[in-house]
Amino acid sequence: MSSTIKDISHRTGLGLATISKYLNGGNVLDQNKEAIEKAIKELDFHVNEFARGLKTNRSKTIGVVIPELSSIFCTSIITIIEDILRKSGYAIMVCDCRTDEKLEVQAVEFLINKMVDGIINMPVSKDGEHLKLPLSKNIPVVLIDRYMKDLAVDAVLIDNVKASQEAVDYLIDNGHQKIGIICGSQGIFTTQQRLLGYNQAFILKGMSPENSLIDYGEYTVEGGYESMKRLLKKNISAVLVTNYEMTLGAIIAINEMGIKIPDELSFIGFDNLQISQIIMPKLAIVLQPIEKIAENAAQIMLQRLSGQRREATVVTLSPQLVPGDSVKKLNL
Amino acid sequence: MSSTIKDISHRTGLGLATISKYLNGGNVLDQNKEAIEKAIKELDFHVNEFARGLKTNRSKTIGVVIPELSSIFCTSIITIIEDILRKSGYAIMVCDCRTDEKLEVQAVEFLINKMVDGIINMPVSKDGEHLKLPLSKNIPVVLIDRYMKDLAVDAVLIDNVKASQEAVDYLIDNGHQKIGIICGSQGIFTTQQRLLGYNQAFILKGMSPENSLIDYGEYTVEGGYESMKRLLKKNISAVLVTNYEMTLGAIIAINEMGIKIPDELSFIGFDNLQISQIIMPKLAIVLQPIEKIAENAAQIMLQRLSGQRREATVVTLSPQLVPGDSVKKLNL
DNA sequence: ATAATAGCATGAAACGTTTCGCTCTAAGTT
DNA sequence: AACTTAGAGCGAAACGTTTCATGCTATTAT
Repeated sequence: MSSTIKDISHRTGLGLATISKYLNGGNVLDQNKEAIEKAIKELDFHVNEFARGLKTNRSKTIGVVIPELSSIFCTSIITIIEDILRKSGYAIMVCDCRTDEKLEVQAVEFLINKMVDGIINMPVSKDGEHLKLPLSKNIPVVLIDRYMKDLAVDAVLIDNVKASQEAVDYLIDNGHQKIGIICGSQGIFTTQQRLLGYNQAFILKGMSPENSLIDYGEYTVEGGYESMKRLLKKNISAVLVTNYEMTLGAIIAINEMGIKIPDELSFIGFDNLQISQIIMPKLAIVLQPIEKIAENAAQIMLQRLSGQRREATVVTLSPQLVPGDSVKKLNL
Repeated sequence: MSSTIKDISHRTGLGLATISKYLNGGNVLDQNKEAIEKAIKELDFHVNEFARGLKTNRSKTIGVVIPELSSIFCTSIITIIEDILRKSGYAIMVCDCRTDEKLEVQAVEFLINKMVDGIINMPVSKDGEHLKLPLSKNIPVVLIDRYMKDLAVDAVLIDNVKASQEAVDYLIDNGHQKIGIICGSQGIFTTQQRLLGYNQAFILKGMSPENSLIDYGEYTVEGGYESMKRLLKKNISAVLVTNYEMTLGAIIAINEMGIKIPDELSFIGFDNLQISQIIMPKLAIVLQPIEKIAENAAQIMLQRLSGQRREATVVTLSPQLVPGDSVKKLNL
């Protein structure tokens, strides 16, 4: 059917090994190089990746396991990762595990059966049990966004403590004291970090955070919606929402209740600049450096695959607070 | 390193062919079946997909080529497709071509080099030139959302004419006459269809559409933003925006200009229910049947791959108009 | 002039499956 | 009792690469 290296060999009169050397960038005489290139064009030859993989044990494919494909934070990162990896000849296989630990295990197994060379993972699992398998097979793993401290694995994180601390600082500086926070599920790494920043901001200003103003929910629109409704019963003048989907949910709740931002409630959201423009008034937003996260993850993976890296690296990036018109300056 | 079919053969005393038959669901005596299963567990055997692919010429992988991974319409569809295909052992490789025809060609070539068994594509190209290659190699192609009439290819579409026609009908029934429409780029299939529905609605009511109220832009936030700004200079009482990203952009423009929906402008958006809730007032939305689109595409692909289908099928699904509070009833 | 070396080219073996054609056994048919 | 058939197992060849060990030629060093 389709032509093989043997056909090229016959047509050019060169040996199999020479063709292979050419294909893999080895040294071949200029005149032979031309002959090979000519034959490849004429025969419309393409390397059979099955045969190559069988010998080399490399698929040039990276598995990506994320909690939700419907999360803009995830897809934005994936787009950039794909871009970078494709330039080096790698394809990506994306598996969405629906924020379910069991599906996450399955996704990793599935990808390994599909012979991926590496795995980039924004983990759902807290213990990283699902990563034992790839690690035991020496398949490189790069974590994004969440870190497992027991595992010697590369990771790209944002400074979540700083992220929320700066946001709360900003609110306090504008005269707010009763500041609510909407967190993700307890036990998740980012939740803990972002809450830590919240507490720290108060403490460093000599104030003390109120536990009753801390609300937990799932990192979903519904989670944010319900948390916001609960918090609105408390006496708060401002709220920090620590995830993009939750920000959407919180806004829905606020709109439903007919509450005016920033006059009745000051608001700081998370993760997506677009939404901060579409909502009137423009929302203040904690912005994660999505491009950098993706670039780092992709580069680290490429380095691992080429055997350049030895020790596990953890890169921590800084978020940025983008002010908007959603925070009211209170008279002190 | 990892164990092979030969190891299983040695340990069980059975022949290679028998193990292979077992792995592929053939008939094997119960007692041998047990022996094989035991050996597989003990040796932690996994089929080497390179070797299998080399013989069978199947990767159990489907390529998905879409214009934008950042488009919710695309990712929603992909999530569901992935779900369905994974259950049949297929992985998907997603390539985002950034709404660029050249990148689309490259993506298709790339995926074919990666030995995908089939391609699901939401095309950017108008002529379908990029699909010649897979079709010449008998690699099945399923189109989503846009159709190329010269190509005998399966496709899953929504009735775009009906989509916009119903929306315009609704506006007219509420007393609107000066109705603007924000379309995608000219020459794109969906653009033409949605515009056709717009025109048809007027004509069927014995009115005539005004060309000056028709605006074209790219299917992006910026495109919607700019189109909206242009249209706001015209004397319109209502607007229909024909894509989700453009809906976002249009809303940004409207918010910036301080225009009140629905008092100063009635609005119907497209594609995403969530956004219709988050924006006050709740937007009326033309909703595409995303689940059905994805399910149909995945099923058709599976049928093709199992050789069940012969003739190209085109499935057309119906959209749904979800009313909100963004359309004002004018006194007639 | 001889030896050493560098630069390319080469054939064969190996990677781990699937599948073809065949054999053997046991059950069913006349 | 003789013959057919169905069910199950088997070995070997084949899929299309890469790579190892080796060979050949021409250049450089002595």
